Amino acid sequence: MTYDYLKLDYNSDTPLYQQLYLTIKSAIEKGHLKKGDKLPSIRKLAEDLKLSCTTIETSYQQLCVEGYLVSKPKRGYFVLPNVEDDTKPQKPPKFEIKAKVNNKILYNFGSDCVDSENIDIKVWRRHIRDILNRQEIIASYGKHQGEPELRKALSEYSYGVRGVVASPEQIVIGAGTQPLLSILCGLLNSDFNYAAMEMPGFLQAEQVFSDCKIKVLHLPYDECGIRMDALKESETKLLFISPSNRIQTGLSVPMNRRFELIKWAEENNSIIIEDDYNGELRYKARPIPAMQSMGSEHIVYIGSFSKLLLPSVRVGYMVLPPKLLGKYLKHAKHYNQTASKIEQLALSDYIKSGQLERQLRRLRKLYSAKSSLLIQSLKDAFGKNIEILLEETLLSVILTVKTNYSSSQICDMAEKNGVKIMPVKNSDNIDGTAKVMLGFAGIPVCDIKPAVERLKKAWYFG
Amino acid sequence: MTYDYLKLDYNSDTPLYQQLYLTIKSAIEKGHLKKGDKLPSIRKLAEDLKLSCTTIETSYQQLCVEGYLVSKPKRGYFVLPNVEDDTKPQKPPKFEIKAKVNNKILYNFGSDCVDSENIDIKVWRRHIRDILNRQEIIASYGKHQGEPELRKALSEYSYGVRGVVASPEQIVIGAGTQPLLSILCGLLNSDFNYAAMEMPGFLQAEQVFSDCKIKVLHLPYDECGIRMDALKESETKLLFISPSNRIQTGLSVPMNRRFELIKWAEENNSIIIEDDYNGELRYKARPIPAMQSMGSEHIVYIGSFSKLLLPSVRVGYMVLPPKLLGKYLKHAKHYNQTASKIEQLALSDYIKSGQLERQLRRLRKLYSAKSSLLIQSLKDAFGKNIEILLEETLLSVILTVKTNYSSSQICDMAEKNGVKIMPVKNSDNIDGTAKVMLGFAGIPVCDIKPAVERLKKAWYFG
DNA sequence: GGGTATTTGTCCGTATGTATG
DNA sequence: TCATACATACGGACAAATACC
Repeated sequence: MTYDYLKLDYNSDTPLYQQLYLTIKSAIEKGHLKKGDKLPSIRKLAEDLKLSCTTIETSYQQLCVEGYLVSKPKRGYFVLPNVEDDTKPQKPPKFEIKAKVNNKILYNFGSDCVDSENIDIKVWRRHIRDILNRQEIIASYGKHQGEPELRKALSEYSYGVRGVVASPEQIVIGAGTQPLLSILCGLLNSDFNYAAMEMPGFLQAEQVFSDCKIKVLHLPYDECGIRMDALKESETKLLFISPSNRIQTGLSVPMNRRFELIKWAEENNSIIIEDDYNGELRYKARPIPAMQSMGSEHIVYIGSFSKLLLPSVRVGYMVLPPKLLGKYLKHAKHYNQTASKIEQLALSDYIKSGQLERQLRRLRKLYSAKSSLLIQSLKDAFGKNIEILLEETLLSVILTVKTNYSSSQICDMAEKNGVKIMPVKNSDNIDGTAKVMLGFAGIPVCDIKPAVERLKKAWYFG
Repeated sequence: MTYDYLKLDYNSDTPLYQQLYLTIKSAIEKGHLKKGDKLPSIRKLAEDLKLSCTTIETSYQQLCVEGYLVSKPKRGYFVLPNVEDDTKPQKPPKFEIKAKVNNKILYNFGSDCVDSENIDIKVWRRHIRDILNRQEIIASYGKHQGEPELRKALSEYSYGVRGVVASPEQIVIGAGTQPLLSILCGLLNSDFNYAAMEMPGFLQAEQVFSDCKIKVLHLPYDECGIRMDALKESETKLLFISPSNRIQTGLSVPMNRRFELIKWAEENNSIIIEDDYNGELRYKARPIPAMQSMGSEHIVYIGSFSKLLLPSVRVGYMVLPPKLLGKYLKHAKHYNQTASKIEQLALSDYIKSGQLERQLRRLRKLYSAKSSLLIQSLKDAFGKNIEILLEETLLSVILTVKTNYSSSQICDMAEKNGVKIMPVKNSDNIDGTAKVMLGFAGIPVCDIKPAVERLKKAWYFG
């Protein structure tokens, strides 16, 4: 630890070593420096404070004489126990008392986890390692728009997997969806005062909009997505949607609604932000390509990898249509890249070597199996007391439970028994049922049955 | 050994140094002190005899002049010693490997590079590797506010190095200054419509403000920073400054102006965003602590590591005052962490193990040496044709060049000859001089002289 | 586990400003 | 004004302990 902060007054009448002595003395007396603490070495402090060694030494020695410090030759100066410490019985060592959680979560169906066992960490680690060994890479700044290699890889990957048509020049990298949205809001800034979303929307996106003073409009929706009449009525010119994996329901927007939306955007000269969250992951049915692939120049595509790769890797990308790209390039230098350069390049190699698509295939199978198993387990355990809303979802299952309690109440009951599940918002118990959501991405296959059993116990015998 | 036997008469008319001189002289003549004997050091004797060092020194020097003693620097005084040759073998100067040469730019004095040779990449790589080996880390999401370990480490580090008073709870991590500013703008959002900056300001920050629809006001400044009268007149309630390393000039804001600014903020209920860019790097003078250390609750401190660690590592942090912290915590879940979890944890260990402070010391020395060398080289090469505006800067030197061309013209001339330098804005050639800036962070020591030579060639013979 | 580079307390001679007669 | 004496501060050299590889 350095002590640059020690404020010394060069013009003061009290000499520097005296000031230093007093400061340290008070630090010891106030307990900022405790018994046994090592003081900064004379040299370090001298360098930090731009003083001579001797000055520091004089202060230290004065403190030694007065019994505050001991000097252990060639090892350092240490704080001695003061008188109070001697008289008082030795304090017991500090216990870091963690607030013990009464009900430990055994099975977490919260949606923000990923089942770690089934991800090949070794391969990722190897890629990172390879990048780290290239000194010229980590010693230089990253490109503002993102590493060219990665943009090229993403251009090919997103076309192959999602049909996204994007040249590397159109792709902007960022540390997840939010920083990309921030930039996007800047580009749209002057022309757009409102953003429409499904209600309830994606909170992280709403936050960015509201931070950029773009007002969020929650529009009503039906089972196909946002309602066209409401959209047209709203007179907004900006729409944010996740057509592949709608918030709350996990449903996707069907083709005909997609056409309607695009038609709306082109007629209205509007912008649609397509957040392709989990777009790659469809598995039971044929994957629906991204809306961006339908060729409209009114769509900004945003993709990310949190559920696909490792949750700790925060790299996302957006594809700007030509008009916005021109605007972006004018200000590109004003945005520093947010994603880690190393992770960008590792991801680039990971994609180029085909690992990501291999991983994708593996995950599709895995999640498919998990989904089936979970649904079957639920049916076996609860029979007609539950109804599975939609089987064709992505990483979560939505249940309608026959109960007199509210959604949040039955979630609490589950949590007390070690199973964390999420209530579905705006689904108050009216008709003797409550809706809850079980995200299974983070539950290992072998845990699914026991988790369901425990849930049953919680609700019926808890 | 004590030397009490040297009995001195404090009340005598003969001065103490004279008495001492005589005593030693007679001791030598009488053979009590023999050839080659080492005399007690000035300090020891001064302490034993309760005299000042100078008194002893005077005696010794008189004896030296008279040929009784000889002084071997840093070793001691000796009686009639054999004249030994102090042939200290001169260490050969370390040669640093030349950096890779770019196609056109041979010497880049642009300010966005860091001299890669002098950064210990091995250590960083090892830290990253250690983190990668901990599976449970990379398989889970990062905390919204940043990893707790890193926040704790930063809390201690920033206190030690910059005097910043921040509990880990107050610290928010992000992938550089911009994402942090985005969040901050969101927190300030409704109450602040204008942000004041020095003109010309920090473009990356301006971009964020304007994206968040906070209008940027460029206020006039003097040599101490932004002008107080202009600030008060502007009626803005938000100020963005880099007090340690002001844009363009590289100067720092002196103490009295800092007090004025804080007083202004407190009276006006305003917020000062303190971008402590390169705050750690002061080296020729004593480091000025961060403004945040002065205890105001109206300051948001922002720190980063791009010039300190590796440019490719994008991790920054901000310290929120209690009032803003409460606001932030309400929305914390709506902001995903932007900085890489792995790099966060590696940095945390890097700080905890003291590597960062070691690196800091190394860089202070290195940059100090580079600065001196560059200034000397420039003076040697150009003599009176240039004037170095301020020698106490951080990573750049500002020159006033006697020329009929404009700043940008002489920069172009330099660039055509392979030397990239930057014009100082708003310094059009009026009085037969032009101002340019040379950022030397990215130039290896061994390149400095050749670069200056080439610059001379470009300007006078190009 | 052993050799090497760094860090560390310690000590060195020296320089400066100031008070006193 | 000058010699004397002091307090303060500087920067470097040394050898032991330590950390690193």
